[in-house]
Amino acid sequence: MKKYEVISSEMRQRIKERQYPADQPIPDEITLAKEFQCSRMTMKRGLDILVTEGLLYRKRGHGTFIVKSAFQNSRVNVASNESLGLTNLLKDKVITSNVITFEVKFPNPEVAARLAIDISTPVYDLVRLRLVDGEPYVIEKTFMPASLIPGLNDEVLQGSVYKYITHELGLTIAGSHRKIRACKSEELDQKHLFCKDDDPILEVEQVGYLNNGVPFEYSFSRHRYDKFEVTSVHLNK
Amino acid sequence: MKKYEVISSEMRQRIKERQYPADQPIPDEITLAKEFQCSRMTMKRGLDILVTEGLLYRKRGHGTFIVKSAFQNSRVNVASNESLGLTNLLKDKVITSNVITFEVKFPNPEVAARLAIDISTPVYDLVRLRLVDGEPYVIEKTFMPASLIPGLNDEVLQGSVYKYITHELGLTIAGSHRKIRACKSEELDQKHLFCKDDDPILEVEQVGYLNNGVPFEYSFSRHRYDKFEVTSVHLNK
DNA sequence: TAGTGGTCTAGACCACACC
DNA sequence: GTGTGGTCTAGACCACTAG
Repeated sequence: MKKYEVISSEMRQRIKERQYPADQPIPDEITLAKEFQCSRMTMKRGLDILVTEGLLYRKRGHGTFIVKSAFQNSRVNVASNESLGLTNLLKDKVITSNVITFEVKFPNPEVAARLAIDISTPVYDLVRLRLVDGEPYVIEKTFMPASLIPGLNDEVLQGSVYKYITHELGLTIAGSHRKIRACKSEELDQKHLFCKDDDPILEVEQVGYLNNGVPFEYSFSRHRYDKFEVTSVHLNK
Repeated sequence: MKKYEVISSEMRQRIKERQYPADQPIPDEITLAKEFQCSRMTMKRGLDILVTEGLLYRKRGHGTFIVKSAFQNSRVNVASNESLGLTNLLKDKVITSNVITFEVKFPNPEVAARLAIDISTPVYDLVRLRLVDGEPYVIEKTFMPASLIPGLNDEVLQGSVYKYITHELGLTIAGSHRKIRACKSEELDQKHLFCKDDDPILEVEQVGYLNNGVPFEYSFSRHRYDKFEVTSVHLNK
């Protein structure tokens, strides 16, 4: 484990356990660096992580302080909870999938553009209903370049495609661009999510990227409005 | 201007202008450090910014590469576009505000908890209709500790509260926690946003924090479903 | 003036990928 | 082995805050 990760973990633990008074600065970087037997740069890097997580803030010429109410609610580490894929989001629940459609076809120009491929490059066109503890949760419409994700089959689709991509194919997912919007429910939503005509839908449009910058999925996730919300942390600059 | 900012700006410009072949790694960090007459650490820090922006990616043992389709659409710098406040989001539009209600009152327990204050600490309770180029756009319900934002008046409310907080009060906004959801429209929405009974609403619940960790606003922004979507960039780890 | 965090340096060794 | 990025060091100077 990297030294700066050891430092951030240890310091996170100390803050959680109230080992530092909340109304005073924590020890300065040089003192902490001595204690952790590292350079000041490495100490700073460890603390940077906690600043990004919203646990600490710094005042130049003054010191480093614990954020008020850092642990008052359970929203700590929200940033790191923002993982890709439903399976990652709900680790203690049982996720199952009903495959509604699963085809290989040529993409339309819109899909091709999002995936940065030609319209003559075949894509998977996949619609799944995801259930959490047996309850309908979200409809996912997904397009993926077929050549990028070889061997996708029904067995994989019952489980986690992300796990297949990362564990079986050895690819690394870098991140995604998302658009979140509200829209009216359609017939497919009403049928599978058991929602009414006038129930809204929370739709997340997403392009997922591998760590080589190649888009690997273009998807629309349609959620019941009363069962889902997106949580995010925004930091200026 | 800091050296690593100069470096990231210059490199961003070069990538935009296609000065480096898209299918090859850019020069290695040591070479670039020599060219910019800086240490490798500083060079790396400058490039880190472009990696975060999604313009570059690195492969250990291989090199640093330009992300495919980094500039194919206009979604570059989305991360930095994610600014707080409507006025920042739409710089070339005319934003006006109709103040629907503006009171000072004691917060209910929920609001007090979000703002990390006592229920005996007065808050502004503010509802505004924001118009873009004269067209109804969003209803914002906002709670702010009155003592934190002194001098809030009708003139300020016509314009940008964020500008008032940062420019007039000299406070620094660090970031926010957001929840995004779809919900059904209410009477207030229908009246001011001119939406129908069965039109969905995109609601953004937000707690805004100053750079000292103090929450300064708790707000609900209710958007017409056909006029707004939230865009975000997610990076793993 | 003393103490803090912000930046920057000039090196070092390591992990990984390609040859 | 060679070259790349990832980490880490032991210092240095600067900017800001407080007494």
